[in-house]
Amino acid sequence: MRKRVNVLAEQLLEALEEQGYRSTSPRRAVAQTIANQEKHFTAEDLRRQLPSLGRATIFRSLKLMVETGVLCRVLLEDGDLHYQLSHRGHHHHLLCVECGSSQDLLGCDIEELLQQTSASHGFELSGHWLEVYGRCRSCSTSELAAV
Amino acid sequence: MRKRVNVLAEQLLEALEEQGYRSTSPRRAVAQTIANQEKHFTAEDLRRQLPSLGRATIFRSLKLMVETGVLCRVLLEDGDLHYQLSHRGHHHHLLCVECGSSQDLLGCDIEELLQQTSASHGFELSGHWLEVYGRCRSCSTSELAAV
DNA sequence: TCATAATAGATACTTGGTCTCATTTGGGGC
DNA sequence: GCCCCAAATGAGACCAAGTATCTATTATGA
Repeated sequence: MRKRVNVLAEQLLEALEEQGYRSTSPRRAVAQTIANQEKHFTAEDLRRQLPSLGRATIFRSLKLMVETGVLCRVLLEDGDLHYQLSHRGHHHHLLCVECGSSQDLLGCDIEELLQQTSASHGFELSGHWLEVYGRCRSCSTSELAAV
Repeated sequence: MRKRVNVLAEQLLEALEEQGYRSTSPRRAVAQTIANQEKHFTAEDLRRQLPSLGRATIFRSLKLMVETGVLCRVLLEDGDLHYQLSHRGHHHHLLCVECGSSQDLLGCDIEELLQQTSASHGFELSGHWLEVYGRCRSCSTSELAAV
């Protein structure tokens, strides 16, 4: 696992370097820490885990990673926005409201449906934002076990 | 139009009263102002239009109205959350990125689609959040005219 | 190895929102 | 119509998330 995390951290940095951003030690620290997160997180979470880094640096790194596409923002049910690793490109999340884990929503043909519905409202569609909330397999089975 | 707005403001207040909340003069002012908005707005917008009200009061009223369901929150493309009148119940918005107008998305059978897709991921669906962005009919036709 | 553009860190500021607490007020009971 | 008191208000401190500004540091490529 340790290894996996390091590989991941390296990928984050590489993505930045590909865009011409330097690989600095604060950025390495941020990348490493992000790679360690088990669920979506806030800038504040990182800051607690990286007390020696400047606050602005953390925000700047996050912003950069979001722009680069290696990080994405997820909308929680209450309207809070958190960060999370992104597997690039447009996609949606299944967010577990219990453990906070998230999986990417695959094979969801929502685009076409939206396209049609928008058109019927005289609306020229340009984008959308979708988050799906519920309970992941392991949370719902463990609930059954507990009852 | 003036009349329409007043009726609307009254409906907002009535919804609060139904829940046992008092009809106070600050709340009347907030309801009136909200009824006047032409598009989604922020707490700050209200505050500018109601400089005599306490900031906390405005936030409290907004919160109450969201809880009561007469107001809902819309997520803008950049992640900003604004407020807007709600036609109660779960629904989605078609948000015009140009003029900021919004229409409710009708006849969108997304629930079923999500239900199926979630299940295939072992996910027990409990809710979702969807916003659709694009350009409304009048914005896209006026663009054509301008070209 | 050195110059310099990019980056970092400190810190002030902004925005959206909550908390506390002392004061005011709406509205039900008499 | 007046009284009471819970509910609501307003002021202001506080908080979280993020941006802006400025000076000091550092990564890289010539």
